[in-house]
Amino acid sequence: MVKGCMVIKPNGYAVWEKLQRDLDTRFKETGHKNAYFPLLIPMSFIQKEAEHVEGFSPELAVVTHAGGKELEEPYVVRPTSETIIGHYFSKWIQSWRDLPLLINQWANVMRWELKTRMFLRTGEFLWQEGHTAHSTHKEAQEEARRMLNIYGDFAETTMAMPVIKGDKTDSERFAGALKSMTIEAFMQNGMALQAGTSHDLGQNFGKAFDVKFQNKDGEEEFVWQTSWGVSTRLIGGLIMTHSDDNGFVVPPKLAPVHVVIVPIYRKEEQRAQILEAAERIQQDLQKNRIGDWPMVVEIDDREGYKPGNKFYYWEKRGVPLRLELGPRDLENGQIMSKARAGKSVEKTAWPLQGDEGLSEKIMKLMNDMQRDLYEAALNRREKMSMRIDSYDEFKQIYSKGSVFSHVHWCGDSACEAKIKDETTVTIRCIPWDAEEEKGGCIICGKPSNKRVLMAKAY
RNA sequence: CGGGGCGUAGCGCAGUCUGGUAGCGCGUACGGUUCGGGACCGUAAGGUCGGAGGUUCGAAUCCUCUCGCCCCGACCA
Repeated sequence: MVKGCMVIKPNGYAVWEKLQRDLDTRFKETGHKNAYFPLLIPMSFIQKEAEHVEGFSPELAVVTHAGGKELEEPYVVRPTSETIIGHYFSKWIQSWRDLPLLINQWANVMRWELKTRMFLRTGEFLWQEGHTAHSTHKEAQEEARRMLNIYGDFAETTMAMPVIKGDKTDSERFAGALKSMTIEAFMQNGMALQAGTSHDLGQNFGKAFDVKFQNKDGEEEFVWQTSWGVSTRLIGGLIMTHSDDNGFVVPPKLAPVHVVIVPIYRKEEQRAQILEAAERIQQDLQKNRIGDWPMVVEIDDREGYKPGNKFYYWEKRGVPLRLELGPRDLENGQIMSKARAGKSVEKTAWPLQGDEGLSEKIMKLMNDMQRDLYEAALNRREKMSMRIDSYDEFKQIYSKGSVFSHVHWCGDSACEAKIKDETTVTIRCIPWDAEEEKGGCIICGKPSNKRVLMAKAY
């Protein structure tokens, strides 16, 4: 097994498929079309944009031999596709009528990392990269901002993961971009996770790859481009946002399995009776839909395991709701329900017949859980967020771990670097919703008119 | 690449100092009894002790070399 590569087993991959479908729908709703570009990129392409090469060369995997011979020109395994897409855009675009060109690609990429971490930083990962070309800078800027907003909305409504939207500082900018924007998520240990980025590429790649169009006045101009991406890192974010001591917690909108029914019985005739009832409930519930997907209901009829063992098994996997069905329940016309997370986690008896059917109850519970998970995550973040105005206090707090801090910063990258060197804490973003406030840089004291978000980051 | 640690059953480990039949827990398979918060009994399968060389009557254990992995210090979604 190559270091940094990962296998995503079915349960995890099912989560990825749901993330993917949801995002893909959002991209298509905003006019983007999917396409696919090659895995291998000629080295010379990467070298065309100066800052891009410099940024990526330390983490490139390069193919030097193929077909039993050394290649004349090495190929890099794509770390991202701006260059090869720039190459094709220059062939596809001639006129302002060809713009905007709105392309997305679902692909794997490889970045040779020194330190890897499951889902959060892997050598190979799956992602989506949007690449667009526009006739004006303003339009490209709007596009980049629109896509970051889509990421933000997606993270909060589908993943139940609160994020802070903002601009990256120059030192954290994507190699080759004019400006990078980010959604920063809060992990339960106080660290930040860059969960998605969107870049205003300006004309940098247009110039490097000669992507020109003729405008309405008949003049040639370079296109204005954007790129934006989220990756399987989101699964890591999901895990580190919602999991608890009992294991994984999956928001209903992303759950591969929504409900598990654990049958409880002693005698053989009870078993038959209970499984029959469980199957009826299963069929009934599976008529529901959660988001774009049918509700998935599993019956755990494995023999040789006691119910308690099954409870722990499904909790570990994050299934939102467990239903227990035993002889006592059948007698009383009820079923026991136990939610995995949310405000109503107490085990409750639900009547099988009544004014409100089981389906309605469960759909309501799924909605509530989705909301509760978001609120709980937001509360955790708020509890570990603070304003800090003295560097001594800052160092003191971060010597013990990480929090989200809001501090004044003058905008000078030297002050930013000093903090990073001394504390490993970085500026995660300049939040869009930061309020105007007069203050002094935490390092040099020079004036600052708003606070930036700082944290240790994955 | 510098410092530290570890390679023994699918997983987690003991055994190494002081050489003498390769073990324990979990898991797995089969049979039985169980079943409302991690069941129990019985039986069984499963090992090039990371690799190579050496010392020895005898090496998981001692010596030499080697490979791999993990943690800590310099890059990044």
